[in-house]
Amino acid sequence: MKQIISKAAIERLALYFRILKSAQEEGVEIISSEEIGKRTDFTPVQIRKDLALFGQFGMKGVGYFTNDLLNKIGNILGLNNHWKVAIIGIGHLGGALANYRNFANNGFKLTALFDKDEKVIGSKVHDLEISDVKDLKKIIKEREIQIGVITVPEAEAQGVANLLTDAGVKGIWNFAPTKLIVPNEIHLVNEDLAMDLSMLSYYISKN
Amino acid sequence: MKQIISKAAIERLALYFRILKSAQEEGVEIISSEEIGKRTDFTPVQIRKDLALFGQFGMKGVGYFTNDLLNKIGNILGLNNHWKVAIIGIGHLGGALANYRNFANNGFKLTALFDKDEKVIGSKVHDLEISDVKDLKKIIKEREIQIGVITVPEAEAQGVANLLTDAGVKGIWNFAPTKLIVPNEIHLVNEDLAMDLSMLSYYISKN
DNA sequence: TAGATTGTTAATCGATTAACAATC
DNA sequence: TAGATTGTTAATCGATTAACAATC
Repeated sequence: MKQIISKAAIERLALYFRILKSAQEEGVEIISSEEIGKRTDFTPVQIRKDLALFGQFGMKGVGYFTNDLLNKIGNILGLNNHWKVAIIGIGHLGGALANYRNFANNGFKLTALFDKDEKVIGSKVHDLEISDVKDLKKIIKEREIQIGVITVPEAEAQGVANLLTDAGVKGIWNFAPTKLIVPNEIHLVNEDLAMDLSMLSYYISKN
Repeated sequence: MKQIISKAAIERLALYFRILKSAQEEGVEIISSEEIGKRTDFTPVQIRKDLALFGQFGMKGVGYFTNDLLNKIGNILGLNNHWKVAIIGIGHLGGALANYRNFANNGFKLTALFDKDEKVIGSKVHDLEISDVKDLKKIIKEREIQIGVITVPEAEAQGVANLLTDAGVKGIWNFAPTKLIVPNEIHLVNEDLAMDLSMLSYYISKN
């Protein structure tokens, strides 16, 4: 599609996806924008508008078929693509993410782990061995990994981003609190914990 | 202040804060909106507009004094308040956050850890003992903790949110992928990893 | 058919950008 | 003074909301 879709709309879509999944598990076969609204705290109009950006998925006078809409949104978000993921930096946070069950739940397959510390290289997290970051390019290519997760210290993050770029990943999920510079064709999402905590601090301070 | 400030503006403020801190460390004494813009990828006008929401912090023809602006933004964001923080759920993610050095760096003091698993209760993370979640209310009150971090499984998150509410915290930082219901006076920030990963998936899928 | 609910066009609202006066 | 840069008012742009026609 040519039209530019706002980041906010995509975020909402990801939330619709989540609640549709739980609705599906509850056995809800047909769902209205009103009901999606109740479960997500968005207005029904906003939901219909968001969906309309990508096509007509509902039935007038009826609502949306849960299975169908879930599948359509999954396709839009690319969650049916089984992306292969590598984590670089198996410290506390990287290790926690390696154990994160929601990767698999949402169509992501953890396929490689990297560290530079000889003490951890060779050990395993759930049957997946931690490799030497020196072999990053080779392994990323061999295993056709498309997403790199950066959980190394701030000072090393740009270097790892460069390695990942060189290895040909399509996207980077960055947990280091720093602005990474990557080529335009590589998509970067920053998970900025310090920023979100600052926001909480702001809201608490106000009253 | 009475005016409602957009969430986006506060997020940018948190980023200005970060780059001002590194500018300060580099010994930059005076900084222009142009330079802040280069370091954050926002336009100079936007930066001046954001700052203008809270007052006049600069000097015409000169720029901003780094120390002064850093301090002012810190005050706005409440980062000079030394918030006391508790983490509930010391699994992989909670444990990683307990080791997260940026808490201290940004004016947050980790003051209590809770879990319900007897196997971990009593053990320590950096001199801080893990307490039984049964004692949550008592300890939160005793230690005057204002922020609770929820890193328990999804199914238990609402229960913990209720406990925290009852104990009188002012803010909740939620890592469970679920919509929590809390009273209006309690500020909630969701750290939605699955959502952000979905966004990355969307951007990769597009090309 | 009547009721319900989607999808879309038009109106409103809010945020960003442009222009520029103020002033160091 | 001339050059630089802030702070603010006005213009533009984009996103949300309201209204309603379409139709199951």
